[in-house]
Amino acid sequence: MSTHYGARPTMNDVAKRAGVAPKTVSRVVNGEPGVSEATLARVRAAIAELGFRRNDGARSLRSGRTASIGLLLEDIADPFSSQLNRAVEEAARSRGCLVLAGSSAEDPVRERELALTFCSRRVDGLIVVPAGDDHRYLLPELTAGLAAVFVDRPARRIEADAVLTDNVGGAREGAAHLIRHGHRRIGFLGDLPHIPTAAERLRGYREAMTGAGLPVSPEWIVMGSTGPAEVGAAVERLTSAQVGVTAVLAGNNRITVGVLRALSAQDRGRIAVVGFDDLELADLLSPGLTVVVQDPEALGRAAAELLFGRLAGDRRPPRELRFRTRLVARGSGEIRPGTACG
Amino acid sequence: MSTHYGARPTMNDVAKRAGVAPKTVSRVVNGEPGVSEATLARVRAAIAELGFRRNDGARSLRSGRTASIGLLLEDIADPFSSQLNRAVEEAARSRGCLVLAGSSAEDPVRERELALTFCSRRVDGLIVVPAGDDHRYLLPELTAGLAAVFVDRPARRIEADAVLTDNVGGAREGAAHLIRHGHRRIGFLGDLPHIPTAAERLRGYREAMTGAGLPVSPEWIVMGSTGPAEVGAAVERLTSAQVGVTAVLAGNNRITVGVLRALSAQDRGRIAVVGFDDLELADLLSPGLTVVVQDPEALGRAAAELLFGRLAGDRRPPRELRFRTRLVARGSGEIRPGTACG
DNA sequence: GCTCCTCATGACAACGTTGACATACGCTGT
DNA sequence: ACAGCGTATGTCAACGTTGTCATGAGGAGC
Repeated sequence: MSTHYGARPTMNDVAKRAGVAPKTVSRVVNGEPGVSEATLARVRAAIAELGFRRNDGARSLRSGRTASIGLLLEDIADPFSSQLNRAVEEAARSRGCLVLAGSSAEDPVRERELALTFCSRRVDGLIVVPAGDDHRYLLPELTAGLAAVFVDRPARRIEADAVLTDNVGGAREGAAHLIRHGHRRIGFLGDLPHIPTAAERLRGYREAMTGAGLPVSPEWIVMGSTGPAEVGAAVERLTSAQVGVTAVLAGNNRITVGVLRALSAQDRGRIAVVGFDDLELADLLSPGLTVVVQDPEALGRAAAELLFGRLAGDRRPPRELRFRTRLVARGSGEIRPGTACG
Repeated sequence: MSTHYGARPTMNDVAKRAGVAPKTVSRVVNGEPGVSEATLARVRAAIAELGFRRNDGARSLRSGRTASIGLLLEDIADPFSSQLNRAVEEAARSRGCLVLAGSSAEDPVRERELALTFCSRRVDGLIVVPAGDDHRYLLPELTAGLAAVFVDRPARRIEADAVLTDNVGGAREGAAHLIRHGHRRIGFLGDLPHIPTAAERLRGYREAMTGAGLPVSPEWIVMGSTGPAEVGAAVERLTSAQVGVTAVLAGNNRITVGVLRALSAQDRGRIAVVGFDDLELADLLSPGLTVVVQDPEALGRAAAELLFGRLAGDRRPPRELRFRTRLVARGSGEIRPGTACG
């Protein structure tokens, strides 16, 4: 194998061993034509004997392409993020490209750090689920040729491609579903209001209500932290006799789980629920959980397509793709106000 | 900003602009001491004006360290993998290290390709949830100084650190729980038998049965594909009057979901279930799902600790860490045979 | 006024690879 | 026999950074 611990053989070592020039080794390693069978065999043998492996760092220093893209997520472990991640990975893989993924943890500072770290690694492109509200820090990189696509939320203060979910429409549909089933006092539980998707979903909820000629009490709306304790307290208040909502639209995954936990702790079954984002097992609950689903894989695929298009030379003006949501009715949204239910 | 499209400024450009040598720019960029206040300011200004960003590829070519590790998972989007991923990411982040993650999709060929791709990128270390059963392809890399830690399943045919779950003990405990609640005819549904974890869990099940003096009929054991259709069919058979198991131990996450779906489609509630791996919402089902949980975050953290220890120079012989499981009783495992239940 | 030392800075080469270009060989056609 | 060509191979420099060593200016100590 190699000479001694920690010493990796280089093309030079292989070249000496095979009695050829380094350039010839390069040709063999990269499958370039114009190498005779005999030389090919000798070089291959030398490569195997030494355990040589091309140093891609040096390669991309010379060639200017790293064949890697950066993926900036909210939280890698979150189902939305990880499904997106997989779709992007798959698209990248089919193009011989590697994905560097990282979590911003919803922290703009961390988002920026991570994005710039990726830039230092000279990723060819960046796919970002943004946490911050100012992406001008990317301007020098974009000028230098970086391609960037934003997902789930648009870029702020710069122009860039974006792949989004129709949050307004989705929330409108979710609320409309509850209204259709006889509810007039519907609560909305959303994420922090400065998050664009949260604001859009709130808007969809309002549109559905006013569109149906229903009033909206400020008491019915709680925007804030999505921790279990906070959501539990909010549910408690919304369903109290004082406020008295008969249905709840939950603005995202974590909130939905919080709502279900809180309701199951009390006399669940009287309150109708529609959640935003699907949950594994949602169909096995009783009643099944009615949800408005987005399609993270489609978002990821689309973002990757867009990005690789840019990398292939697409110079058209930035585009904004918007994906529709789908309502999946499973029972929890069909509970009628005042109906008792097992 | 930069001169023209696609041209990234280098340390040389910054140096010229600031009227210093490249090495001085390097010192500034890396926060090395021995630069006067005046020069520091001039260099910083030049960096800002040009939008300079250090090229980490060139840096690691020179220094020999990439400050990145590779993480090879079964499927990035799977909860087990993505939780592991996050724990590893966190550990890496705190050490200024980046994570390259990829999915093998349980395919040994793909595992090998991806692992070797990571090696070409000269990752400092590798954390692998192995799919294949021969890891000798890593030998040249290990000789050359690569650090590797295996997770969930041990390395095969090479000696390497491993961080594992006590699968035998976990399955034993799960089965014992069912036995304790009066079951004598207990089915086991597991993954493909050549997967080490699947085999270990089967062994745990057998140990619990024989330990309790109970016979095990081959009909009660189904090892195979974890697709919903296959699992559904298996459940159908196990619970038929012919075979007549009164309880099922599900060998992993996907199987548990399949089992629950199949049971809810028939007269659910009569069959007791214990699952391996937790599921979000498991506590909201009725009855709540009793599970044997592993701790993917702990595995990830431990693997990262071990790896960074190696990178820091730990030369002790390979270690094998084994993590205990925990039984979380929520109701589905407490159903007694022959008991009707709402 | 001299040595000696510190501190700021610079010169240079090397990391491993590849693109551009050069060379050497054998062959074809006349 | 010689121009002309194609094929196999080699030479060289450059990608952007940093480790090693050298240099020069200024200050302290005698």
